[in-house]
Amino acid sequence: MQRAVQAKGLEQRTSFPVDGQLLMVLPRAAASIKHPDIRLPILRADEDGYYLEMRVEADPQDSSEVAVTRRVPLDHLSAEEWQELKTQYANLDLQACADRGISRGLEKIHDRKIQRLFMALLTFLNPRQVSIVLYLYKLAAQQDNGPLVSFRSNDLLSSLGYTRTKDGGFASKLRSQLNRDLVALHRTELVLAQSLRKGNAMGAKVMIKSILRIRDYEIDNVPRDFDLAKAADYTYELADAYTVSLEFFDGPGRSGDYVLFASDLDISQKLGSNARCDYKTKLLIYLASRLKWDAPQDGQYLIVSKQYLLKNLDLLGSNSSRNNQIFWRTVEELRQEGYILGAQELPGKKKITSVQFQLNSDKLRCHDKP
DNA sequence: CAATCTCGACACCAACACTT
DNA sequence: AAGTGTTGGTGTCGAGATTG
Repeated sequence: MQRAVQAKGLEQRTSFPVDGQLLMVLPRAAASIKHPDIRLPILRADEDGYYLEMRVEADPQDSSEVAVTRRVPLDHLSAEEWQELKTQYANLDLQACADRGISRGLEKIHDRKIQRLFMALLTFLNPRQVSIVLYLYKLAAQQDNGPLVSFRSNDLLSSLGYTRTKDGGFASKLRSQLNRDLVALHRTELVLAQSLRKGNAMGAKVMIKSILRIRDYEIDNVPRDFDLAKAADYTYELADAYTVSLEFFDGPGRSGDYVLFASDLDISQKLGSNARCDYKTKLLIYLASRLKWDAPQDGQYLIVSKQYLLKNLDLLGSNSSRNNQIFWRTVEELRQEGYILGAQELPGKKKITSVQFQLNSDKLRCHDKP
């Protein structure tokens, strides 16, 4: 009894749970514009309102490649605003987004709010945002207040590894980006099959959830006139503290559908690097996701086809040798951090090779069902 | 704040070696 | 001859820093 209590305490200090259902869908929900399963963003009006959405189609070859739609509800739009948005949408050059970068694809859109709206959808759940989400799950475990998490913006920016300015704060550009990330995680809804947890296609009840909802925010000292939405849409502001609720939330004492991550998780962003190129975070999340999907018997060896590894790491460039190089470099990074004990390529039929990972259960493990 | 600068990482391409 | 993997050069992108 005493020992069990101690063990639980230790477990909470050295690791934290992340909702299993969220992990199962996270790599798909984060698909980039180059992802082969993604559909182009569309504007849609139905009886519930207006939406900007992007769908990731299921890949029938593998059950883990589920369908998910991410969408931004566009509330309180007047008919004129809807028309204006449709006009601007026509200026969105999706081919250029895919071929020459998102900023090139957006350059014909001059309205800042609309530009940020498209940007938020196209870059949704990039590794930086995923890192923020992991940070919040870690805090949730520490604060032990259910899905509610309170944090100070500067602490988060600090954990993300950004350097402070002379006066001890952070550059307005970084602060602005954080508010936009938080609002994107709040606004963007994921539409997925409720049956995901069981991994079958029966009873296709639909679930609609944001990853988090912002419940409250605080401004230090001088009471400024801060508007969350306006800050995300137009300005360069960030509140000094937030309280959010994690909408996908499971952990000890609930149904037990979660994956434990080591608490020493490093979410610092590489200096000068494009956020979408953080392969280490992508691989870690994908391995956690596959751990949920495959539930390997020994809990340690995981075999994943190379094709799906490259796809889920967004290594979709035409230079296959280079993709390969980046992949193995990334495996080595996770090995050095202790997540992976070993990885080796298993030759398969024809060109279909797989990689067998030996994972370190001290750093990453599925919770055994009660 | 916004404009400008810096720099690492990338895509793309061409050239090349090696295999089948 | 066609396919596969490797290498290095070039231009571009985007993140973060700097500056006014």
